[in-house]
Amino acid sequence: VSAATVETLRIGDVARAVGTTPRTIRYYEEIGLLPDSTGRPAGRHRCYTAADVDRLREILRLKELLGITLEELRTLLEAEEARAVIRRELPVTDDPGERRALLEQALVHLDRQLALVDRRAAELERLRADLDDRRQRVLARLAE
Amino acid sequence: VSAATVETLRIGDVARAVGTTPRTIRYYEEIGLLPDSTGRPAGRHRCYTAADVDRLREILRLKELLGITLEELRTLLEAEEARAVIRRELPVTDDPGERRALLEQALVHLDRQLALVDRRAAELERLRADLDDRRQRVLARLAE
DNA sequence: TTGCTCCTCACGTCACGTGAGGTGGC
DNA sequence: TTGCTCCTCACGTCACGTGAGGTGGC
Repeated sequence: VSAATVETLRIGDVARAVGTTPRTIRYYEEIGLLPDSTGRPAGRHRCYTAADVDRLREILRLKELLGITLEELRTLLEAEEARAVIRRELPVTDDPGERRALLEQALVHLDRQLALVDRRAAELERLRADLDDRRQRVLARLAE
Repeated sequence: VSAATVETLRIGDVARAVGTTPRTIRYYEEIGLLPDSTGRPAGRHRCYTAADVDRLREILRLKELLGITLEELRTLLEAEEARAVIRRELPVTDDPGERRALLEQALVHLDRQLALVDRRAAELERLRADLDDRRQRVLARLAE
């Protein structure tokens, strides 16, 4: 193992790291939510990088907390993918107009995700308030 | 329609009121999550009360926002069911010891639900913070 | 009577879970 | 070489969606 070897992970390592199963990762690849690991011969092991782990963790977090379908998630992630492209292209782009356009697009995508998070948070708060309300009433009756 | 007639709703009315489908309501009845509408002859229409609507709305809210399986939800709802029993029995119970026991049980159930809500809310907040953080960075680069 | 909603099968779908049988890499 | 994890089908499951064909109630 030379020092130049890229640190590569196997599917089980990735699954454990993000708290899911190999089957889920393969399924996401199958439906095109995750890239195909291009260049992998059929039957050979998939391999992943630390960046892949981060990306998958993000995907699962959005899915879990927003409760959306994988199809809706795909739409949201095209944005995510676009932001990855932006990060790759920004350093090599000197045209200030183009830089600005890329960054503003990134802002739009982030704001879309934040809007969904805000709605969820508001619904959760209402639920918490209702439960707290009932709790107070039970406490009041206990105090009698 | 006499004034004494109990206001009764059909499955489509209930579905529309809570934002779901008749199929979902039938499925929940099928797996025992909702009571069987005992006494309904096969083939006859199901009918519901305003209380049924409230209960279903609560069920769907917990499922949606907590992202749990119907099996886990059933466990949580046995508590809910127990609380319904408590509300029915409390008025007819004079024994102060029994009253206290029933109310304390209600508290335990509410606290269990609140704990789940709190965990979810914390996770959502972390997600929001991460997204906000990225947003700030994009804004900073735009300001250059 | 005409519409509309309801009923009960029953098969389809989404997002995976779970073996079955076989190959790959430390 | 021995284990372990990986691979690819492929069928099972959970939580419903979606007709198919028929009956019920304002």
